[in-house]
Parts: sequence; C-alpha cells; structure tokens
Amino acid sequence: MSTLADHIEAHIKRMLRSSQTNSVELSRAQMADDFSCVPSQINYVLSTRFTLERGYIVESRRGGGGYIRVGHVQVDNSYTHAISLLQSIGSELDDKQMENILAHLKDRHVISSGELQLIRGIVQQEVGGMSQGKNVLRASLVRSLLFFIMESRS
Amino acid sequence: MSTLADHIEAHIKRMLRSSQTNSVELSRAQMADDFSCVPSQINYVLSTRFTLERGYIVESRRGGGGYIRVGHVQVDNSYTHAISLLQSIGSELDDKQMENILAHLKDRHVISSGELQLIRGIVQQEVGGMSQGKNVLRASLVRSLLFFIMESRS
DNA sequence: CTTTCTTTGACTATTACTGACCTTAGCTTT
DNA sequence: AAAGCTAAGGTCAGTAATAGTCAAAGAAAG
Repeated sequence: MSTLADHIEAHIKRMLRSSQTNSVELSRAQMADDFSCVPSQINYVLSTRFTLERGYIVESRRGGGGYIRVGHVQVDNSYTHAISLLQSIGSELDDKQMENILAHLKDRHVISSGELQLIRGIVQQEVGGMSQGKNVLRASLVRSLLFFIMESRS
Repeated sequence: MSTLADHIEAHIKRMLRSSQTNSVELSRAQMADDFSCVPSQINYVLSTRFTLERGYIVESRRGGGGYIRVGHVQVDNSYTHAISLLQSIGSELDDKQMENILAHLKDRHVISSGELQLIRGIVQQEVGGMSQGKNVLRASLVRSLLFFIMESRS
C-alpha cells in the first residue's frame, strides 16, 4: 500500500467495514480535499477498484446535494457464490477478469492472500510463453485451481 | 558466486531471510541502480532464479508506485504444495525442470542430498538410451519417485 | 568450436495522477 | 414557468512513473 490511490481505496474499505449497512455515502469534493488531490482521482479509484466484478456497486448524483454511494454486495453463502462465479467463467478469461475474480474471492475470504498469489504465479508461468490461446488456458487453469482449493475445504 | 546475477540473487535471498514475512518488496529501478546495471537484469535474475518451481512467487505492479514483490512459498500447507508440484510436473518434464524441482525439494529438506542423486541416477539410467519420449518418461518417473518418498514420510 | 548463460538497450505496457471542459440537480430571481 | 446561478459529480486525454519483453551481443563453460 503506497500510492495515493491505495490509501483512498483502503479508506473507503475501512468505512465500509465499519458501516452497519454495507454501504457508505461520500462527498467527492470533500474526499479529494481530505487526501489533497483533484476530485477526479476519486473517480479513478472508484472505477479501478470498486467494480461490479469485485462485488461493489457505485451510485452517484450530481448537482446540489450530490453524493457518491459505494455499496458492497453481500451474498449470504460465499461458497455458493464462489461456485457460481466460477461457473460463469467461460471458455476464455483474460488477465484483468482473472484479477477481478481473485480479488473478489479474497475479499470474501474464499481464498487467502497466499493462495491468490500462488494461483497468479502458476497461471503466469503456464501461460507465459504462449503466443495463442492464453485466455483459453487461463480460464481452464483458474477454474481447476479454484475448484481444487474449494474442494479441499469442504 | 561470481556473476552479477549471482550477487543479485544472493542479495534478494538475504533480504528474504531477514524478513519476518517471507516476502520482500523491491523497486526494480532502485535495485538496478544499486548494482549499476540495466533494469532488465533484475528481470533476468528473477526469471531464472526465483521461479515457482523453486518455491518463489514473484508479483509486480507497473506504473506509479510500482514494485516487485518476491515471496518464498511455505510448504507447510499440503495442498498448496500439491498444487505447485502437480502443476509443474505436466505430462512432460525436461531435465532442467526436473533439476529445479529437485533443488526446491532439497532446499526444503523434503528430500536429502543422497535421495536427490539417487533420483537423478535412476532417471538417467532409464531415460538414457531412448530416442523419443524422454520427457514423458521422466515426468512419470519423477512423479512416482517423489510420490513414493513423500508417502513414506507421512 | 559449440552451446549455454549473462548482460544490455531499444521498444512496449501499465498504472497513477492531474486539469480543462462537460453535465446534472436544485434553488432563486424574473 | 423560464432563465440563470450555484453546487455538485463525470469524462477524457495527456504526462509521469514504473515495470516487462525480446533479441542481439558478449562471456563462460563444456
């Protein structure tokens, strides 16, 4: 955690955790002021870190009394959810999609930080030198590895 | 220990040993500067010495505040270990991959130095005169031998 | 002498951050 | 109402800061 974006991300997540409702409302201008940055930096953080794929919903309103609301989607059974997430992996999976899924599963404590890194490492190694079909291999690898980890839990 | 790459390798391993968390974060540019070499030299060292097969996980981020993190995988977790081994021994295994795996296992005291040589010897003997399918045989042989050794320990 | 390993550098890719300009909602004044 | 003002937030493209890739040259080993 060292860039401004990382700090802002962490701060929003902290707010979310301490909120009863799994959602927080914030003022873009206020926040930018708190972190001494331009307002659009907040949009940058929201659009790169709080995506739907990672389980967040962002709503906003402009004009007087405008706001940004960030919600964390709760799913009661994280394993069920994880499995359906896995099944939604099609025959191809690009790197960014993979990262989002892994980040999401880690957020929900379905996988640990070490497991995340390991999966990333394995995929990187296997996919590495390929010129074609990376996304196909990545999809199948990620699916198998996650199934394997989840199997060994239940 | 005499090439630059060796020194860089040793340095990273020193950092790892003195770290509490089994992982260190470094700046590629900074490191290149410290060793007075081009940045890509760092990539060379990482990709030849800190591979998954040897038990290392390398992550990185580009852009502002970018970094390279090198982690040393703990083998205390049996499925983690199983995954990385199964993954690294595919249906084929060349000599270099085998050496990497053996070096890793010896490093972690899963096999002794004598067992390493024994495996090497057996494989050499069996694979020796073959003209085709060496890598296939090697893969299955090493898998079985390691399986045998690990079974006999637990 | 051939093969493998090391080192380098030019080119590429990714991420963070900023600022100028645009859009929307509510309120106030005619 | 309609027009205009004010107070939000949104977009996008450009710049800077990092890291990655690849091929070729050089060095070392067999």
